[in-house]
Amino acid sequence: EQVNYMEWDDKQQQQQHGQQQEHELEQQGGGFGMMYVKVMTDEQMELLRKQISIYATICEQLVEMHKSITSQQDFAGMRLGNVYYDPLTTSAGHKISTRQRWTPTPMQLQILEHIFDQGTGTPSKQKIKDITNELTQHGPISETNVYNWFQNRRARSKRKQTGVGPNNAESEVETEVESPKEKKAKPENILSNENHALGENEVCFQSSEIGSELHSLDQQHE
Amino acid sequence: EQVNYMEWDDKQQQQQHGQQQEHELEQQGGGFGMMYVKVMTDEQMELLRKQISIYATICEQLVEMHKSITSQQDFAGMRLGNVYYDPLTTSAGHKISTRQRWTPTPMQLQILEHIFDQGTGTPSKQKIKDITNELTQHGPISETNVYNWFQNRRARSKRKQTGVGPNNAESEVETEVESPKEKKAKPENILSNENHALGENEVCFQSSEIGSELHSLDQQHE
DNA sequence: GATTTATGAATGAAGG
DNA sequence: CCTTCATTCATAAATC
Repeated sequence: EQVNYMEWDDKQQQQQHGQQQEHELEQQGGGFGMMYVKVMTDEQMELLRKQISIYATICEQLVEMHKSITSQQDFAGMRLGNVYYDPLTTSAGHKISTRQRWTPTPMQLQILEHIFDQGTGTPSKQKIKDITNELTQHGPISETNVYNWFQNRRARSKRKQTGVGPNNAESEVETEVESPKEKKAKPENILSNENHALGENEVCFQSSEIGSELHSLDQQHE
Repeated sequence: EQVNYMEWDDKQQQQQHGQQQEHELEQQGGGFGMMYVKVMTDEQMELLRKQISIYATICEQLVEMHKSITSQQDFAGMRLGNVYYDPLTTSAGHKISTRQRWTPTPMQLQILEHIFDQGTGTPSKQKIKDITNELTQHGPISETNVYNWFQNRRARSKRKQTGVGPNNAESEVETEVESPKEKKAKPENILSNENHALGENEVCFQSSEIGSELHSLDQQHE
């Protein structure tokens, strides 16, 4: 026999012969008892099985999603990670992609640079407000933008001096043994990622099935 | 070819033998094939990610535990992916670290957010210890990390309302853009938005339910 | 139009 | 607690 275990094949998982007894851990995991010891009640098993089954479904969805994304570039224009706008206007090709991140206008940049050069290393809050207010005349901008700009400007300015030396290849590339074309083309391994989770990949999907699945599961939980 | 799917991070993968389970999600192409190219708000995306991460974590935990009990059961396709103890820095010797600063795992984040939302403003020392202890089960973490996280979380949360927060300027454009900064306001039930994605289904396992479920599983494990 | 670079933004940690 | 710094991520812009 065997203990209850998850069958990852979510279609035919009813193969196991696990008994329905409630022998809660007679022995803890330590002993590697590879026999009839259950670590979970059947109830738990069932729940978890469903959860995982659902997860599998989600994974599949993600895979589908990914395929679609990678095959259709235009879709990528939707800015998966930062969608702030309408769903319409997609269709053919171009969407009035809203600027999802601020980009200083030449004028703004010039002014910012100028202020930066003044040596005013620390733009106070009030200062930021003023600057922002002024720059607003030259385009959309927020205080945060200004704040970030100075932060970044300074940090990078500083790094330039130290990090990049004349003959100092400080590059943090230790994986130099790579095919020139192989690069780091964003390993779209959506389903496996850094933190033993799905990571931060931007993936969107939609499925009422999953929704309801989860929902029912949730209820069952009580 | 097989679809991508979760790769179980594990340190003791060497003992995997046969018993490959590559067939997980292969089939099942059925009714889920269609993916609706969605439109979700940032908040929804963020939540979705978390949700999925939670599933991933659950699965991982399950596998972990299960393997402790039955050493015969190893899930194929395992590859290390844990970022925390990274083994590189071999050849060249450049660039040793890959991660110098703590990054909360999805599970940790979820828990932290949950605690944060409890309104318990300032976690006391003891509270921090407890939290840290709990979170340790989900990845490397220290009390300082927890402390800092709460500090930052609060500061950030507060800054949204006042000064240097985003949209403080009187942007005359884009009025239909909701502030993307409002991210982690409340992990609870954000996905249930009738207009989008998962519909009105309550898809959130966010809270303690799964958490405690996992936790108890862990305890059994030990 | 696929890659690479520059840079806006997010966030963990440190200082005060 | 509040401010600042450092590092990292994502992506608009630039480049080939």
